[in-house]
Amino acid sequence: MGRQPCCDKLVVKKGPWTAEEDKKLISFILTNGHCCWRALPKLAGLRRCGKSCRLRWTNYLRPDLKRGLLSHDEEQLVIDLHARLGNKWSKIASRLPGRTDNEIKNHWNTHIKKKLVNMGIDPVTHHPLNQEPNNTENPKNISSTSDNTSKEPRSSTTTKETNGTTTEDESSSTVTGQNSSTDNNILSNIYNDEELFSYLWSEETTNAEASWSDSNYGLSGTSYHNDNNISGAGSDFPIWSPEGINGKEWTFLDYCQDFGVHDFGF
DNA sequence: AACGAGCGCAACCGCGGCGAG
DNA sequence: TCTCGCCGCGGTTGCGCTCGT
Repeated sequence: MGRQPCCDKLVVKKGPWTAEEDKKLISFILTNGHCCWRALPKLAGLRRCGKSCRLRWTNYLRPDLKRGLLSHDEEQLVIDLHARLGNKWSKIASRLPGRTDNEIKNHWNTHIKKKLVNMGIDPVTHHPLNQEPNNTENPKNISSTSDNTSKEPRSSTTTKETNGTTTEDESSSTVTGQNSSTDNNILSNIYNDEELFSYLWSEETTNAEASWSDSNYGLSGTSYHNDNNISGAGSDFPIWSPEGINGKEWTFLDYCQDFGVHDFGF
């Protein structure tokens, strides 16, 4: 007996989401939470597959998402985590608050991969491309700060831009202490191998996860601060839909205003 | 100015894990 | 213990934008 399709493929809409659909989804989730993705589209009045709704929400609509390119430090962390975890994008993403697995995966495939290859590093094994993996060493060795005895280029040094745009020398300190943001405090801590491993495998959720595990999705102030100001919009709110809606830059606040701030708990 | 190639990102697809019954 | 169904993950696709010619 075959498994039932998750949705009626003849009825559900596919393709890019419209602003109207976004509004419905956000409004519903902020009001009711997402108890069951399968049932959500019907309840929210959407002609979408529940899976599609979940994807749209987690990858794009969640207000705690950072928008824009990954910072240099985030990129470093992604490389380091990838060396240890492989293509476990969700696990990697869980260590970068405000970033999604899809976003990290895309960034890896489009930017970091090429960068590593240009540096002569195999993006899969994190070994030099012209050098066979000489033993069954733990991939930890590749990027760990404490393993400086290794003669191999460490992955943490590989993201140094060859085009000269990034000149900081990370040969020994990687990202430690380069700025005072909270993220970097975390980074500097976890670049110690022991701490990193306990950090990686700890059961505790990240701030982001904790923020949005609550079905009510209360909008705490700190959840919306865009510390890195990556968006460049000059707002404390993350970019809401930078390119998605008629090419207009919308902040989350704009969006809230558009269909009722009270809906968002302001 | 027009066109084509390349790139980046949002979205889809299919599978595996896991919990409930 | 087994089956069923939902959720989440990783891989892939396709569209729109940008840049070079």
